[in-house]
Amino acid sequence: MARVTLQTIADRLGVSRATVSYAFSRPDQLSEGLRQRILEVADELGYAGPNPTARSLRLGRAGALGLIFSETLAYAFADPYAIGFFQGLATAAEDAGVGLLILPLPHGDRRSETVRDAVVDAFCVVSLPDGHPALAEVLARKLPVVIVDEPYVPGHPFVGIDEPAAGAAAARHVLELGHRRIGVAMVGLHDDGHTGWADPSRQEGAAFEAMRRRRGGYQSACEEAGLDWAGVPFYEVARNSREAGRKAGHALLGRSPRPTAILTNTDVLALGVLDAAADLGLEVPGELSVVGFSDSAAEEAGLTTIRQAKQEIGETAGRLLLSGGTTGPERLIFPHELIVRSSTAPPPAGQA
Amino acid sequence: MARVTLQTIADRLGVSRATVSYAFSRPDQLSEGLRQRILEVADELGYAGPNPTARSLRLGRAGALGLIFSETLAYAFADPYAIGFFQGLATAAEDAGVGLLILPLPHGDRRSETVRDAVVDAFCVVSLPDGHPALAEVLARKLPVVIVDEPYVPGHPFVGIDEPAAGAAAARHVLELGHRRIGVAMVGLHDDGHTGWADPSRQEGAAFEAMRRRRGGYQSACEEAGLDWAGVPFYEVARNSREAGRKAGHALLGRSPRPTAILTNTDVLALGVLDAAADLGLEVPGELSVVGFSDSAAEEAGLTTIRQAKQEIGETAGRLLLSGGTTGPERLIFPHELIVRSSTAPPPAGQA
DNA sequence: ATTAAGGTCTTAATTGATTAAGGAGGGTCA
DNA sequence: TGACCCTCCTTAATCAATTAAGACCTTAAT
Repeated sequence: MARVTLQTIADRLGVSRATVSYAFSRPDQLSEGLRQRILEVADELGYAGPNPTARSLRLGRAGALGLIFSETLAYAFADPYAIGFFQGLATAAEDAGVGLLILPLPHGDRRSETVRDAVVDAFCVVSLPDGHPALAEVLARKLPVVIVDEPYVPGHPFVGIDEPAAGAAAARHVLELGHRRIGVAMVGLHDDGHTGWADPSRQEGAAFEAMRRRRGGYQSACEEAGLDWAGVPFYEVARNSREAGRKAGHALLGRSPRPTAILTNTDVLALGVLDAAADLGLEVPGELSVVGFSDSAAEEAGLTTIRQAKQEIGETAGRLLLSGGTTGPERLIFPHELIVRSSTAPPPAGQA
Repeated sequence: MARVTLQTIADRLGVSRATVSYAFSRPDQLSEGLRQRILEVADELGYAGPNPTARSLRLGRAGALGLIFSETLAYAFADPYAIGFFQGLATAAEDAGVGLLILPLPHGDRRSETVRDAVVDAFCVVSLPDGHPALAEVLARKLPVVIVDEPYVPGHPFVGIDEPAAGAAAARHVLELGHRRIGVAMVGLHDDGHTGWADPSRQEGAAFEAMRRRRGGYQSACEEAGLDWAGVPFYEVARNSREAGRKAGHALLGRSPRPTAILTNTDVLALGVLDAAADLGLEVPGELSVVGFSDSAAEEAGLTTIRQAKQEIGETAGRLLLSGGTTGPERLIFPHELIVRSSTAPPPAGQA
């Protein structure tokens, strides 16, 4: 069974290919009778309709938005913040009637052709670490690009939040409550799978710009309050999971003196820290305050967190891309908001 | 700035277009010197690399898998079961180095061109209601198709679970515990946005085959146990949200006599029912047993549920599609498993 | 009768690549 | 000297459509 194309149908009916094309795409260009016969024959021959690739080539539009994510997709889908963002992006894509092409980036060094070969009209890049080869590949395509969260690339529109300010807001909250013994648990600083303590130089060398800057916010708030940052225990984990958070929690809470407040850069991690506190029989917020980030999984647990407009960020990125224009403002910084719930309180008496 | 193509570069260097193509795709076909010059000129002219659409047309492969989902994407991403499935599918796509093209289906009656125009090698159809026009559009494309969960289309591979058996297992569990006053809360039966009581005829007329069959499992287990199905209060909700579950819970628990067990067809709904029970000060499982479905959000809440292999289902669907073959078995039925946790127990004394 | 206007279909250029087959030129070996 | 083989590049067919412009015929208005 050879392939059925417009030409096959045209030959069968003794008409030109153009006529058949019109039968599908512009009914007004030919008589209703012929059109019906064409559609009939098409059906008879099992024609699958005008080939979308050829159509796309001719028309110069792909009808899809490329989405690049540094993580494994399975991992990305497990992250509530990412899901919120996807929802926003998907809404924009839906409204515009275009598809969302999710491009996998193999974790190993196996060179990926997926970016090079992606049939898309524009790219949305989310949270790529500094120097990730996929970014170069995206830029080489010379299509419209919007970058979300990180990295910042001059000349390309950026959508995200004011990371240093948001980080500082989280830290300031516990500092203002009177905490002095603060611990930090963060994920997504490096791409190397390391889990364990991170000294300031490793912290500052983080590959992910947004997290690096968020952490900078923690530090500057602490220093403003007169704390010595070098004395702040900092635990880094490789995966954004509740289990990893619990591990970080145990590491931090096992120190002496024990921190009275722990800052985390995701809600999921914060939930894990709460688990660790429960393991140790510590009361939250009585004996320990915990702050999350993103307000993505925080409400039910009563977690104090920084809310960021996930969906709006996704939707804005999508609309920016779909409005064809790289003509708007270069950076769209969305507001963040400290949401105080029941996981933070002043430190136990005599411990401030 | 006109478009830069292979030809532009060829003209500039006085070589043939083929030569330039080889420079990109088959370095062994030309001298290293010329190749370098070509790449240099390409760079100079701002060439974005071989056009993926043209490439795709010539090579006859799109490098992407189309994913069709009846819900709004934003809604799909909010469903833990769907996310698990996505993770599996994404893993398969990732391994094969192809993208995942998520196709939106406009909710209104605005005819969608997205399926017709999707540049993909195969389609994965998930949970479409009977007679949904998108299914016809997918089949018209004559590409490999795998259908997940519903609807069953003879001649096309199907991946899912044994719905009637799984539904029956859930029902039998509470029946065997001794419950006689059972209530049911279900979502995803119809596409019409209805929330409220559903009589048996509406139940049986459900547009979504999988849910219809799952419900059939509830019914047959109840009838086996000698219950009159017409007497089983059945509340249907339009959205799979915790809030909707709570609403259903209140409706069911407001009846007299009050049910001692509630079956739900998603964990999210079950969580909402638990909320309703808490609102009413009912003890679970002492005064009320609740069963979820999917084991997607059940563990932390201690919910008894039916586990289905979400990720494996997704991964299998993906591999089936990517192995190019419609040659395997026609139906792949994955096992389900009753997971008993702490939301079910025998009914209060004297109420069985 | 002449001109214009419609309606219906065809011609042919265009979209941007890939790749089998072939040719030119040079080197090696008998 | 010719046969043979390389290497490097070109020719030309191919993938499957879209669409402006033109050809041809019929009908209507002047």
